[in-house]
Amino acid sequence: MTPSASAARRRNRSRSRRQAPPLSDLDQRILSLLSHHRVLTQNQLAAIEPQTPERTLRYRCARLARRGLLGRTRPYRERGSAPHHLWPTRKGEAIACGGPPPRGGERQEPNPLFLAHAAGLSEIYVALETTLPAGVELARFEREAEAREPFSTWMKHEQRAIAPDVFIEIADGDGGPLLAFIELDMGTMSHRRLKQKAAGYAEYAKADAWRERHDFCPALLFVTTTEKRARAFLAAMEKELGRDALLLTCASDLARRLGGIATEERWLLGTEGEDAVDLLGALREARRPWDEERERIATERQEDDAERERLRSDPAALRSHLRSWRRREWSVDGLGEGVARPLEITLEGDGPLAEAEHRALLALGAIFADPLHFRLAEREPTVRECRAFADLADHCRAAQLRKVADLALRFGEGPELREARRQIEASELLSASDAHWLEQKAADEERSRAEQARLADAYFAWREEEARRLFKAKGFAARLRSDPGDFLDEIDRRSLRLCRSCEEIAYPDPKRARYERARQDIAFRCHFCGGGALAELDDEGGAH
DNA sequence: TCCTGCATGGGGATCAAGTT
DNA sequence: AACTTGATCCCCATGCAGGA
Repeated sequence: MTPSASAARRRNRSRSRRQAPPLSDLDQRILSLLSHHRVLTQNQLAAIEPQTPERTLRYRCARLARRGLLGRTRPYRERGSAPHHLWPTRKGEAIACGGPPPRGGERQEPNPLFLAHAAGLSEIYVALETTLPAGVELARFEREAEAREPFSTWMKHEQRAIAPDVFIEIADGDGGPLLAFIELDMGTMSHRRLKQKAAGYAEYAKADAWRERHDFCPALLFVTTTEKRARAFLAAMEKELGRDALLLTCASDLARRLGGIATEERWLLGTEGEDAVDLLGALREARRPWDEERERIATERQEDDAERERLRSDPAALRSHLRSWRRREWSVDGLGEGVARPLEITLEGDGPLAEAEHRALLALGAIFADPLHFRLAEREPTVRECRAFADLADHCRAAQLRKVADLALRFGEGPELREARRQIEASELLSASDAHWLEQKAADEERSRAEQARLADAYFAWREEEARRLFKAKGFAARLRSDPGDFLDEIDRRSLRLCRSCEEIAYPDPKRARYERARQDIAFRCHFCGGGALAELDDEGGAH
């Protein structure tokens, strides 16, 4: 370059210093990254901004530093030279955050320990952003105030807070989130400070404080410089917490090579000689209780769904299920008496289902929103379903009539069977229990009828006798005009009675009448129901 | 004016040969 | 044996020149 060209360049530069060009998008982005991460090395910035050439980033950073928007230094380093460590000046931060220009002086150059720690946290961020396997990515990376979690302790309800260096959430493909608190120790933390940290996290876990913000307790990742320190922290944590706690503490010695934080299998999960695992392995281990719980719930739901499906499609299964439930609640009443009673009768049955029962139970299954917990859907039955229920009612009616006919054949037809038949024919089905007792009642009536027949036989013999006695007691002329048979009706009307409820004829029972001091020649009790509400016979009514 | 590849150089560690 | 010195390596920044 000629001396005159060089002079021109210097002139240009001095002009641009007087009137700085507006900040480009890239400048803004750099400032915003710096104000978010506090400290970034030139390399970290390049890793976060892979779309911009490194050379360009260096150029921009140098320019921003000249304008006083960021500070930079190259701290001491054991090997080679350290890259620039960049931090936002107060002026630069005001621009990044859109706040008012700062008053007062600029901040001091950060002390080397802080610088190393802050750059280390940024290094963790870069490692998580760039080295996680495909399908797994960093979803949250929160620092300082954002990561702080206040809570009150378990026993004494004192206000405490954990303040991890970083809180991270990693989206683990379909497996859900992985959560962790990170504590970074660059080898500078005193033994006492380590113990304090462990105690704080133990309190947090014991108080179950994580339930406020997280589905499960995030892992505690302790990154330090040596395996010895890592094991010491694990031991301190175990002492504070006990082994059965939900907070999984993992420690590694990766603080000097943070780039390997996500890839190296250096994470220890316990103080005993267990193998070290990689970061995802450790985080998944922390999530395991939650995974198992979710798995259990899913299995349960699947089984319930299968059972619901079975109940909907298998009427016999639905029948036995409803039978076990029925004693507690029978809300099918909501479908009306005309549906509830036939269903109740169907549920009582044990044998194979009839076609009508089969179809009605299928319809009932379809109406249930949840047959397992006996919840009906909030809808009216369809026409088809109503048809199935009506068919079931017809089926039950026919079955009950058949049963009555059968009992009448076996035991003879008494008042109970008559009444039952009348009720069924009037479209009122017998309840399941009434139908159940009907056979017993028919058998009882058979005995009553035998008693009635015995009394009737005795009565007819006595009546012949009595008719002849009355005949003889008439005068000769009267005897010429009649015969003993003419007195039978009169005797019947005097002695026989009709039971008002059974509509059966009651015959006199001399033995019982003697015992009860009643007239021996007049019926006073029904043999079937034992009732005394008897009516006299009208003119047409007579004994057989 | 901005961006970028290339050459160069700086700060520091390491190592081997030379010196005391 | 202890110290010094020069070569070399590592890691990174910076200056220059040319292109967009």
